[in-house]
Amino acid sequence: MRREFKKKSKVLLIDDNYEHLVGIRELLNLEGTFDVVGIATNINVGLNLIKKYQPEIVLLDMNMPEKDGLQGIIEISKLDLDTKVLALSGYDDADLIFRAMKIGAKGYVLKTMASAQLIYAIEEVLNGKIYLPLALSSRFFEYFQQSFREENAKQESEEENLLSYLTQREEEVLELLTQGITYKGVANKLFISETTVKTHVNNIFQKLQVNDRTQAVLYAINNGFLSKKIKLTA
Amino acid sequence: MRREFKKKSKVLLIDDNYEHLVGIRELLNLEGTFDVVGIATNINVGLNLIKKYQPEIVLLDMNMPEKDGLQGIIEISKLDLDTKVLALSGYDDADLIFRAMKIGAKGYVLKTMASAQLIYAIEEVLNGKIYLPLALSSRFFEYFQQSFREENAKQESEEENLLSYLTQREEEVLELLTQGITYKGVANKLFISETTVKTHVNNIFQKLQVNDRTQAVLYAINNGFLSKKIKLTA
DNA sequence: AAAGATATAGACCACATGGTCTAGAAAAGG
DNA sequence: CCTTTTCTAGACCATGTGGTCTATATCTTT
Repeated sequence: MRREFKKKSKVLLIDDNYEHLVGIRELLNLEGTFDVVGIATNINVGLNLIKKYQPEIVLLDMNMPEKDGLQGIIEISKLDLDTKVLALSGYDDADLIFRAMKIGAKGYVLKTMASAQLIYAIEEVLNGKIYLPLALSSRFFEYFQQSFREENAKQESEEENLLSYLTQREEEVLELLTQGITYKGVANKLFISETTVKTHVNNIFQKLQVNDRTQAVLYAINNGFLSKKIKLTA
Repeated sequence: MRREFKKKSKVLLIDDNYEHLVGIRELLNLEGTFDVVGIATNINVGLNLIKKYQPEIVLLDMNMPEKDGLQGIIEISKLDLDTKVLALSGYDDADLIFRAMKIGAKGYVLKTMASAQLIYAIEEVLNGKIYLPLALSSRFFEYFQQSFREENAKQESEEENLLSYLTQREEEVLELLTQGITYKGVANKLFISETTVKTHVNNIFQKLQVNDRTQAVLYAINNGFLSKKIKLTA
C-alpha cells in the first residue's frame, strides 16, 4: 500500500512545553502519514480543540501544572468521541503509568524515547492496539503485582484474621449481616429464633473485637470475607 | 563478561507434553547458560523437584489437565523459595494471562514464539524483570481496561447513582458512618449536635432509599463512595 | 464417661437508632 | 429581593440493637 493512498490520521498534541510540542509536530509532519490538527499547552484548550477537530489520537503530556494528565484523560473520555489517548511523560513513574492505563490510556511513552518508537506507538494505537514499551510494561507489572500482594496479605494471614475464629453458623449470620438484614430477618432466613441470632451476633462481636454490626460488616469486607467466595471462581 | 565465568542458572520445566518438555530442555542446554535441573509432566512432581533443587526459575505450562497452571503458580509461591515462574501457554487467552500475572507470574510466553524470544524472556525474568511480549501485554491491557470500565460503569452513571444526591455535609456524615462511628462520635468529630447528625443520617437514608446505617454503608461501598477519594489521590 | 465446643433460646435492661415533625439561620440561586 | 436549599437543632416516641446471664440439647474429643 502506497502512502499517498492512505488517509492521514488526525493527531492532536497537548504539552505544556511549547518547544517539545513544536518538535513533535515537526516530527509527525515529516513522517507524512499524520495530520497534526492542533497543539495546546493546557488541557482546557486541548479539550476545545478535540471537540472541534475530533482527532483520532491525542498525545497528552502527563506532567503538567494545574490540571494534571490523569484528569485530562478522564475529561477526554467523557467527551465520548472515541479519542485515543497516548500518554507522554518524562519519567517512568510506576504509579502514574498504572493509573493512566487504568483510566483508559491506550499507551504510554517516555519523552526520552527514540522518535521512531513514538511513531510506532502512535501507529499501534491507531490500529486499535495498546502500546506500552517493554521497559514501562515491566514497571507496570511490578506495581500491579505489588498491589495484589498487599491486598492478599491481610486475607491470607489467617493467624491474625479474626474471621477464622468464627464458627460455621456465625459465618452464615455474618454473611446475612453484610446484606443489611435485621435480627428478625436473619432469624427468618435461618429458621431460628431472634434471640438465637442475637447470641450469635454477640459472639461475632466478641470474636471480631467490635462493638456493633456496622463495624462487624466493615471488618468482614476489609478482611476478605466476601471475596473468599468470589476469588477463585470468577 | 565471558560465559564461562557466569554461574549457570537453575531452571525447571513443567509441561504435560513430554515432547515439548524435552525440546525445551535441549534448547536450553544448547544455549549453555542454563542448567535444567529437572523436568516434570505434572505439578505435584514439579513441586517436589522445586523443593529439592530450588531452581531460580520454573517454566510452567498453563494448560494442563488435573491441576491447572494457575493453581501451580499459587502452590509454588507458597513454598516461599523465591522461585520465579515463567508461564507457558499455547493460547493468548486474555483472562488466563491476566490471572497469571495477578497471582505473581514473572512472565508469560506463547509456545509458538521463536526460541530466541523464550531465551530472552528467561534471561529478563532471571534479571528480576517481568517479561510479557508486546502482543500479550497488549491483550492484557485490553482486558485490564475492560474490567475497570465495568467497575466504573455503576459509579459513573451519576444519574442512577443515588450518592450524587447527597449534599457535602451528608457525604461527610456518611463517610464517618463507613468507619463504624456512632451518632455521638460523628457529632464530636463534626462539632455539631447529636440531633443534627440524626437529621443528616435520616436524610441520607431517604436519599439512598435504605432503612438503616448498615445498608447505607453497604450502598456507599458498593457504589464507589470510598474509591472516589482513594482513586484520584492514592 | 467427662469435658469442651456449638447451636439453640429465654429474660431483663440500657440505650442507641430510626421516624416524624417543627423551625430558625445561613447560603445559594434566580 | 425572594425562594430554595442546606445546615443546624430540638422534642417525642417506637423499636431495634447490644450486654449479660442462664440454660438445654447436641456433638465432638479426650
